[in-house]
Amino acid sequence: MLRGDVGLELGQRVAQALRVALDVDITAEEALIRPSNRDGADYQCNVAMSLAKKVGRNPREVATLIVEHLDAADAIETPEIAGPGFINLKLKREWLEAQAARLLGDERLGVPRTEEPRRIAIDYSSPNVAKEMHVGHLRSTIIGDAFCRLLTFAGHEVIPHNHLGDWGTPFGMLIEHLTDEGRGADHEISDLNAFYQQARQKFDNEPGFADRARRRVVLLQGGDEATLALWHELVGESQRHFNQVYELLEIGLSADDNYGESFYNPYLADTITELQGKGLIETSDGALCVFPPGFTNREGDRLPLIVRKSDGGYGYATTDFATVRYWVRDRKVDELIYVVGTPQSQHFQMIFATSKQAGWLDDAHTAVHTGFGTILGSDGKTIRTRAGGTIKLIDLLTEAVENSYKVMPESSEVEGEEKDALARTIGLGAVKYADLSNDREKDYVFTWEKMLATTGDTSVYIQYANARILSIVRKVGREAPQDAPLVLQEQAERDLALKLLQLPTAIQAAIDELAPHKLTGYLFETATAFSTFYNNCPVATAESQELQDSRLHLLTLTSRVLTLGLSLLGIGAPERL
RNA sequence: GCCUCUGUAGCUCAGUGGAGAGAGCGAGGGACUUCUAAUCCCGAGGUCGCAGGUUCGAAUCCUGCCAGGGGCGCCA
Repeated sequence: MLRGDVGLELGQRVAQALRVALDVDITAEEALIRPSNRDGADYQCNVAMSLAKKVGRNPREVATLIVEHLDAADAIETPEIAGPGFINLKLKREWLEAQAARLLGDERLGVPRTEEPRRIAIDYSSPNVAKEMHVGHLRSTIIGDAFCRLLTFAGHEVIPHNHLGDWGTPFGMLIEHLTDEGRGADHEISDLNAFYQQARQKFDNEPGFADRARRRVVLLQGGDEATLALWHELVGESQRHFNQVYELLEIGLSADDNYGESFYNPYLADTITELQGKGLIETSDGALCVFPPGFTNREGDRLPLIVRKSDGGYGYATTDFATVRYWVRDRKVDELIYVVGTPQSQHFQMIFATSKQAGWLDDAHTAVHTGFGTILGSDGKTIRTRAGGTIKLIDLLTEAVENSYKVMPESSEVEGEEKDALARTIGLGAVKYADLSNDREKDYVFTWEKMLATTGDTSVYIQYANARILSIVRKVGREAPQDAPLVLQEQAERDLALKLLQLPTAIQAAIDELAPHKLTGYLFETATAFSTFYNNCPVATAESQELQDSRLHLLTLTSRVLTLGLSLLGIGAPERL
């Protein structure tokens, strides 16, 4: 028996039936097994209709042949053919019981490790030095973190890294401002946004400052020691701020994972030389450009990426090329994942297209831009720094924690110091869940209400289900013997067991599509199935020891599924609420 | 102008070419002496932006249109 999902198993059985009956070769996925919520069906098979034309038979005939040749009497009741050729599949109770029981002894709850482990670099979070992280940074940070956890669990080697905005023209301005304020004036950059705005103000208004700032950039890029020392002050102060956010969010990024723009600076000239050597660079209006194939502008002109500006400076495209080159060539990664907003979509397509021409990317070395939608203000427009609508990330997180104190009910079992840790787990979980449960690629409207929600389709609902499970187990005061059989008598028990067996599919979908919301949806459904079970199937007062054992097993499995699922999203699952 | 994404219940969103389109929130009705009510149960609520097309079958694929967001040469 394979590890993995029930649906996949059924697909293999159907594929085998087709091989025997019609000499047709299809994969388990192509058998089109789908979960069904119709009465009397757990799954449905839709392959008969799609296959009918290819084999020159009518769909019901194909369905009949499949059913006749299906070797699955151990697993399913006699299949029923319905409508144009749907095959309804209902799992046998005994088989379902056996499948679910197998999970008890399986650390990975049926989730297989990948057969093709890859070395994957993930670029996420990417805040800017000397700017406070705002709510817009939330998505990259927690989506990237979820990818790291999911891919690591799947068995890949994951290298997280943080592409800090820590270099370039703004730093001349910032360093010059720091000089004016006097070195060691740390308190001035403790409020990073204010410091940035002051510098900007001077740049725009104070005579001579802009020129000094430009000269300072040259000094910085030239490696002037005094300038670098000031730059390090800015980076250090910013790092303390980033760390504060990452620690609160339990994000596994530290200064060791910084591969910011400054890191790639020494590679830029070389990168351009290599592009030139491959004949990919043209001079246009005094700037060095590459023209990736297939990208045109208005009037059909080719679309450029500027790798060296007419003033000799480098742009971010150059850094992005150096990044691809570094990770693929020096760090030998198989795959690069960029967790950067969708507005950068075309930019990355162009970077990747040229990287293929340059030979940095190929079939064995891939790069993917996993874009995410913009967080919008209530006016439906991007939250922008200068619109005054920006919400500091640390404020959001602080408010989320405070909010969870407020909504803790009197029935909570938790008091004292444990309550503080709990408030963090709940509040920050709610923020992460609110974001991760949206389709990654779509924009969404930010509201405090939704971010802090603790009822309905939220992480708290799932955490609460888990806490209730563990509360029952504590109340019963014993564990079921490992070999005690599962008995799926009630509908609620059956539904719950079936859900538990679908964890591998949910995780696989989340990984294949790099779509964490596939997993949040599954976890919510599982928690819902548990809630129904909770209302219908008493455990502490179960009629017999045998029934209690079986239900204890179901509880344990459910708790393990919920805890694992949440952990892969970076959300905690407290033992009591 | 070109490219790109989006349009599904009052609101926020799921939805893998498959059978009366699903959740949550909100509004309505009901269930606490509890295995923790941060919960559950019941009902209401839809021309899936519009019009064609492909298909046995379309919210899903294709074309056009409408509306909105984003991107489009020296910021990153």
